[in-house]
Amino acid sequence: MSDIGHNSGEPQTGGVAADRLRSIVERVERLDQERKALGNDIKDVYTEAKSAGFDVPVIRKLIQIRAKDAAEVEEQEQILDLYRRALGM
Amino acid sequence: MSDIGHNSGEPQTGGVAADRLRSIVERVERLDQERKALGNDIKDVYTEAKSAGFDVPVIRKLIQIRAKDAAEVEEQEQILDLYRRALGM
Amino acid sequence: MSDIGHNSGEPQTGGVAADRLRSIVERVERLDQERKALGNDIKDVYTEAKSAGFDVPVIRKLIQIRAKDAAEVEEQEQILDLYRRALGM
Amino acid sequence: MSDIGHNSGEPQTGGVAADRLRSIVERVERLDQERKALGNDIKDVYTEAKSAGFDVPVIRKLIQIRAKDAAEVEEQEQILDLYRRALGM
DNA sequence: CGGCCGTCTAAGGATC
DNA sequence: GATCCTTAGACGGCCG
Repeated sequence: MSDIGHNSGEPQTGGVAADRLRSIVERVERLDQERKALGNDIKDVYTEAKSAGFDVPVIRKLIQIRAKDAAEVEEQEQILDLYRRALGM
Repeated sequence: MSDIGHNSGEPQTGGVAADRLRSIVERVERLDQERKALGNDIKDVYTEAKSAGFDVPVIRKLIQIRAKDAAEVEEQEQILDLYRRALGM
Repeated sequence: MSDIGHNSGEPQTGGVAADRLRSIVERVERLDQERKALGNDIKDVYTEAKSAGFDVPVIRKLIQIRAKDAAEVEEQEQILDLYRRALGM
Repeated sequence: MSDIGHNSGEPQTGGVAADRLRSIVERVERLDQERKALGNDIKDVYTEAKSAGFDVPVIRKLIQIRAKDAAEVEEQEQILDLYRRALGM
């Protein structure tokens, strides 16, 4: 038998599992809307940059490099932390 | 001569174009952080869904289909418009 | 050390890796030429269609829709398969 | 009245215009299939290149540069031809 | 870690 | 003929 979710004894229609599913779907859709909105905001900033005469792909590359650098700094700190714990500090 | 942005007469370092560029980069990075945070929130919801015994890929597909249906209504209207123009209406 | 391809011990110039690279580039360029030629052939057909009095954008849309319909049949089968697996069938 | 193609006096169904349209659609679809097949072939070559340890985006860039150079050579020859005709040669 | 999805770039078409 | 825009292909990130 294939029930929805874990509540094996619950009715499949109008039950708590259905409510739970609805909640999940709605929350994801809501979050995804906000996420898309931020994507549009970013696009707007790039449009503004282009209007100001900047080279947008170059700026994208620049931000990408900055993000990578930040990630590597993070990685270095994690390694440092590993060493510190290895040394009991 | 390769200047930054439109301000051809401005100094390349410390000028207004550099400030403008800095503003653009910082705004994009800020928005992108928020965007990534929302991505994590969505991931959390799916993790919760999985814990509740739901089939996550199926839920993803469900949400995808709901979004696509909305998009196709738009598309149909565009096609209808194309045909109307082809027929001189 | 930055070598070409996997052949860490090979000389960088005149080695087998260079030959391999040359082969790849030439094959891609050859295939791309044929691809561009087909694009021109398609363009010719549309030119003929226009000469015959047909509405080319509408024909393009028609072909696009036919392709999309075929793709959606595939997609539906994939979704069905997903659901079947989700239900353990 | 909106007829298909130029043959204003022909019947709209089963007429020569419908046959002509069908011919056009089928030829375009056929050519497009071959075009897509070549795209897949190219993709296969790149997959092979990747397996051999090459950096695929770099190879793409390389081919792009070569294509541009070829185009410029072509352009130079056209200009040369223009000059030759201008000089009656 | 290999494939898949969404996003970004770039090529091609429609429009003026 | 040039420009803008839309769409197909390539790249990066995410899931399985």
